[in-house]
Amino acid sequence: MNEKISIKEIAAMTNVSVATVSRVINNNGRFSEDTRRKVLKAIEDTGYKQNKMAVGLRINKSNMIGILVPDITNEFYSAIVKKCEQSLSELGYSCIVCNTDRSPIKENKYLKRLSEHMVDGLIIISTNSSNEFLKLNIPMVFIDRNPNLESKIIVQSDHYNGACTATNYLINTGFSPYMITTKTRATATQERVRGFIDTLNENNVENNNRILKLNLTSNEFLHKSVETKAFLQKIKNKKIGIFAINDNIAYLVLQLAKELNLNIPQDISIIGFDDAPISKIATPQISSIRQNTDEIATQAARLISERLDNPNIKISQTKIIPTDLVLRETTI
Amino acid sequence: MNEKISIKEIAAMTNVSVATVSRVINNNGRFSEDTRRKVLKAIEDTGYKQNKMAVGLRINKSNMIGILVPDITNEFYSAIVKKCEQSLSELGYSCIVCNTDRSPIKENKYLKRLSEHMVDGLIIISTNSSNEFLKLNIPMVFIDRNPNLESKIIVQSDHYNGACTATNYLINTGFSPYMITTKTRATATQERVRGFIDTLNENNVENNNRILKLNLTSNEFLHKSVETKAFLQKIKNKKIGIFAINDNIAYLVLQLAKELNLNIPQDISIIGFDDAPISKIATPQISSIRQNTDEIATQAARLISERLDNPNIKISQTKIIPTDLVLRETTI
DNA sequence: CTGAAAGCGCTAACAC
DNA sequence: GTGTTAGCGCTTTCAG
Repeated sequence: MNEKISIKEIAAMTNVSVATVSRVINNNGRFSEDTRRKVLKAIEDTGYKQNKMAVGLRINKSNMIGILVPDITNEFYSAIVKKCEQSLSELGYSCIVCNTDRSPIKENKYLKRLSEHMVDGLIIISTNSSNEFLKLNIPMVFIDRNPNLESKIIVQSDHYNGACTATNYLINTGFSPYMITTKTRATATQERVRGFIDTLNENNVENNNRILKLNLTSNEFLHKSVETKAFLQKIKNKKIGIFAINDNIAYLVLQLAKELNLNIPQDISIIGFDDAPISKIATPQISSIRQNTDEIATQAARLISERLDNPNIKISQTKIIPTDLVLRETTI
Repeated sequence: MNEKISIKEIAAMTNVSVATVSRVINNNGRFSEDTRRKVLKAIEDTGYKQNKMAVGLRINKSNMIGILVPDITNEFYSAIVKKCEQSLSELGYSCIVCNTDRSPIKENKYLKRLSEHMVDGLIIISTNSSNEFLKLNIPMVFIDRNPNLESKIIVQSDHYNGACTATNYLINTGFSPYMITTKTRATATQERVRGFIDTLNENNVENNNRILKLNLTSNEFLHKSVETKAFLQKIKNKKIGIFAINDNIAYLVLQLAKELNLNIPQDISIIGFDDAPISKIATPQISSIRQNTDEIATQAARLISERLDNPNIKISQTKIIPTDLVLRETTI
C-alpha cells in the first residue's frame, strides 16, 4: 500500500493541480478553504509524506545540519551534541552527526560527504588541522576552535578565566599550585595553561617546574601514570594544589594521592575541569571547573540558525561562555 | 568561486555530454580513457561535488540512515550510536541521529521527519509505544525492543542469561540474592527480572520480597533513595547479594551500604549491569554484567545494510549478543 | 563510446 | 483561487 504516493496522486484524488496541493502543504499562496480541507484530507487518508529531497533540490535547502564531533562517547561532547540536536530539531533541522575520532583525514572525508548531502550548515567541535571546510561556502560554527578563516563564528567556554579561578582558589586556600596537563595544541588546553601561568605571576608565585605535560590520549586517562606519580612524589612534602586539565586527570591524581597516603584535601587539594560525571562519582568527589554545555550548544544552534536565515551577513562572531568553580571534597 | 558547480558545467568544460560525465563519476557504462581523464581533471579543478539530493531523487536512495536513540548522553547508547555510525559510514551511509528522550510523541515526530528525508533505513534503540514506524516501509532494526510487527529485525544483549549468571554467582558465593530494579516495561528489564526469578527457582530459593521495584528515572539514579535504604536495612543482618538492574542502581546501593556500615564484599555483595564507566570509577569498583555494545552496533549495521542490499527479503531475524560477568571489588 | 531526452517530486513564476 | 509549465541536478534508457 504504502508505496511512494506523491503530490501528483494527491492532486489527482482531489481534482486540483499539483501547484495547488503544494500551496496548501506549504500554506503559501492562495486557495479556498474548501480545497484546503479536501487536500488535507487526502494527505491524511493516504499517509502522504513530502519528499524533502525533491523540495531540497528545488529550493536549494536541505534542512540538514552536519555536526562534526571528535567522539560522541565523551560526556562533554555528547552533552553538546544532544542539546544542539534538540535546539536545531525545534527549528526544523535534522542533524547528521559524524564522529571524527580526532582524525583530520576522517574529518575531511566527512566534510566532503556532508557537503554532498547539501547540509545547510555545519557545527564543528574541536580538533584542528582539517581543512576541507575552507572549500565550503555555508554557515559554520566552531566550538572550541579558532579556524584560520576570514569570517568565522566561534563558541567556546571561558577556559582562561576558569583556569584563573581554579588556580586562585588553590593559592588562596594555602596550597602551592601545580598544573597537570596533556600535550596538545587544542586552544582550550592552551587557554587553560595560560590562565594558570598568568595567575601564578599575579600572585608572585615563581614558576619552576610547576607544569607537568602528559603524553596521554583521552582513553588512557584512567590508567596509572608513572610520570605523574613521580611528579607528585617529588613535591609531596609541600602542601600542594593540583589543577588538572580535565577530570580524568584529576581522578588519576586522586588515585595516586591515595597510594601516596596523602590526606585529601589537607595535604593535597585537587581541582579538575569539565565537571564530568567522574567528578561526582569519585571518592572523595572532585572539585571542578564546570563548562556550561547546554549554553554552548544553545548558542551554537542559535548562531547557526541566525546565519542560515541571513546568509548575506558575513561578520565574525565569538561567544565566550562563562565557566564556574564547583566545590566538592578535594578542596577546602 | 565556489558557487554551485554542477555536472552541466563539467560537461561544458570537457566538451562531452552530462550523460558521459555521469558515467565516469559513477564509473558505470563505457567511456574512453581519454574522456575519463578529462572529466576527472575538470572535477578536480573545479572542486565539483555531487549533489546527493538530486541523485537520491533520481535513483530513489538517500544513503542516509536514521537512528532513534533515547539519549545520546547515556554511555551505553552513545557507544552503540558511535559504532553504528562508524560502520555505516564505511558503507557509504550518513546517519541522522535523533534523541527521543523516551517520549513517544517525539519518536513519532522524528519518525515522520526521517521518512520525509527519505532515509533508506532505520535503527531504533529501545523505548516502546511509538507507532509511526508501522507506516514505514523501509528496513528497520530494533535494538532491545520487540515491536509488534510481522517481519522484524532485532538485536539485543542476552539479558536473560546475564541475569542468571549474576544471580548464580551471588548464590554460589554464599549470598542471599535480592534484586533491585526500576518500574518499566522495557523488554531488557523484564528479561533480567525473569532471569533472576528463574535462577531463584532453580536453586530452590524461595522468592519472598526479593525484588524491589524503584520509581526512579535514569537521571535520578545517583540520588539517595529512602526506599532502597529501608529495603537494605530490613535485610542487612543476612549476608545479602544485590543484583542491580544497572550500574547506577548498583552505585546507589554501594553508597547506602557504606552508610549502613556494611562490609563490602563480606556483608554485602553487589553486581550491576552494563559495565558502565561508573562501575570502574566507584570505590570499591563494582562487578557488573557487561553488554557488548560494539558487537550490538556492528550487528545492527550489518543487518540493516544486508536488508538494504536486498529489499525483497522480508524474513524476521533476532540476534542475541552474549553478555559476560566482569568481576571487580564488590563481589568475592 | 557518446549524446539526446525523459523524468524523479517538488516549487514558483506566470497566466487566466 | 487555480492551472500550466519550467527546471532544480542527476541517472538512464534509447539511438547512433
